[in-house]
Amino acid sequence: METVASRIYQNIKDQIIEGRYPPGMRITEQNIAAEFSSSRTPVREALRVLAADGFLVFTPNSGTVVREWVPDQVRELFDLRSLIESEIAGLAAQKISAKDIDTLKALQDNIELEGALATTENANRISPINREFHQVVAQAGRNERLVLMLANAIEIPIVQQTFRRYSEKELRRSFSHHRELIDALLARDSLWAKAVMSCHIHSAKHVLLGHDAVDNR
Amino acid sequence: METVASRIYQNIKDQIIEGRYPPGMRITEQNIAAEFSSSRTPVREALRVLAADGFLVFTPNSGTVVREWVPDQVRELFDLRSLIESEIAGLAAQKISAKDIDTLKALQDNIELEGALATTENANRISPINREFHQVVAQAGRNERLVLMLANAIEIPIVQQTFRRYSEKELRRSFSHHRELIDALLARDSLWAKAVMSCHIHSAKHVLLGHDAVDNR
DNA sequence: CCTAATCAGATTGTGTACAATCTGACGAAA
DNA sequence: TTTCGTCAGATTGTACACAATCTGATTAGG
Repeated sequence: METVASRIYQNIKDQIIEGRYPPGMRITEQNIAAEFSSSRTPVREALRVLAADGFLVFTPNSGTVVREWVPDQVRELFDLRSLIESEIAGLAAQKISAKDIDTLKALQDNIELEGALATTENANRISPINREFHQVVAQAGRNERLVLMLANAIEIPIVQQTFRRYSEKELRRSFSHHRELIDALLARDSLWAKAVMSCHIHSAKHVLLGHDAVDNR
Repeated sequence: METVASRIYQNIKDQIIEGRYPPGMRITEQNIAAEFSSSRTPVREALRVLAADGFLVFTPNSGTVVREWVPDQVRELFDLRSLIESEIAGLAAQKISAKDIDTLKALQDNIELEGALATTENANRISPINREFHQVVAQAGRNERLVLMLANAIEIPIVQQTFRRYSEKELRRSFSHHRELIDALLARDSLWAKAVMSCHIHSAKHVLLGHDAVDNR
């Protein structure tokens, strides 16, 4: 069954991930309650959980705002994501089925079909397919906790909108990573798969932060 | 300032970490509310956040119970912990101050003083010092997100009570790991520090799960 | 012009009431 | 005996009311 609180939770989460509730935006309980024709009680519960998830920042007696990201935090996030998603790729290389590999090939065919050129429109079409690609790899690793952790690290606007920032060259590099990952999985080579995934994530990090901002002291 | 909800949150969390609320125990809102002489409202908020943190399992319309751990989940948890805490140790080797290294030495002196023999009493005295030892290493890595992630992975009873299960031999091995880690940090050798920490965690995993139960397919 | 005190409105914190739902026991029917 | 339906009690879900606190603007004083 579905409670009002859980519907509100999911809705606000989606709004944040898709960027319609921008970072820094103030969330007031009454506004949300009015939007859902509910009382403030379920809204509060949803907001607390979203704050625990890291989507919102909550200050007692003051209120709730959508979380903002400073460059240092983005860097930390991508380094963590690289650590986790590389590990997952390594596991996937040992465990993935032939069927899943075929799925990955098909998804990547699709991505390249939609993304011949690096336009914003194409980026919006690619994004969900790309997300699915990474999801298939994650599931193939068969480690629930890593998958959860990863979800935590990628369900934020800046990650989901990575493609919008890609230049032609960066887009083609991303495609090349996906193809190489598929080959590594086919070869059942954990270390190769890990390395490719690591490249893939760090490369994305640099696109988002710009070359100067990234400094792995 | 401190809200009632936040006090309840912290209290229940502590009860769970210290094992006084055992896995599987049912948590009813009214009982907690009565215990704190509050209404159910702040209790509910605390419970939702604790569920989001993974301490409780919440089922709509049914209720809340303290999370239980099956061996497979413990294995996944320790593998994740190894991944994260090794990374942290590697960072710490690059960034730790001489003062922090001295602190680690002092803490380890204390641990070995209190833990000459592997008795339950000694284990209870060692546990908090050991926790502080790992905390100092974590802080030295200067990566907030990794520290948060790690906290998430070790704030559960089974991890906190590791020492109670150590035999004499295992206890001495744990001490030896700590000493070796200090040397690796002193030598500013990231790879060495990572490797030592990895040993330390995996070794603990085997103590908790028993040799037969661990199978890293 | 700047700083600090003040105050009204807005917003959050908590208590209480009642509706919705679940749980477990009991009893009837196969 | 087993299975199913029923029902009372317990528990959770939500609405609403009021208290506590904060925010921002306004004003008094320097």
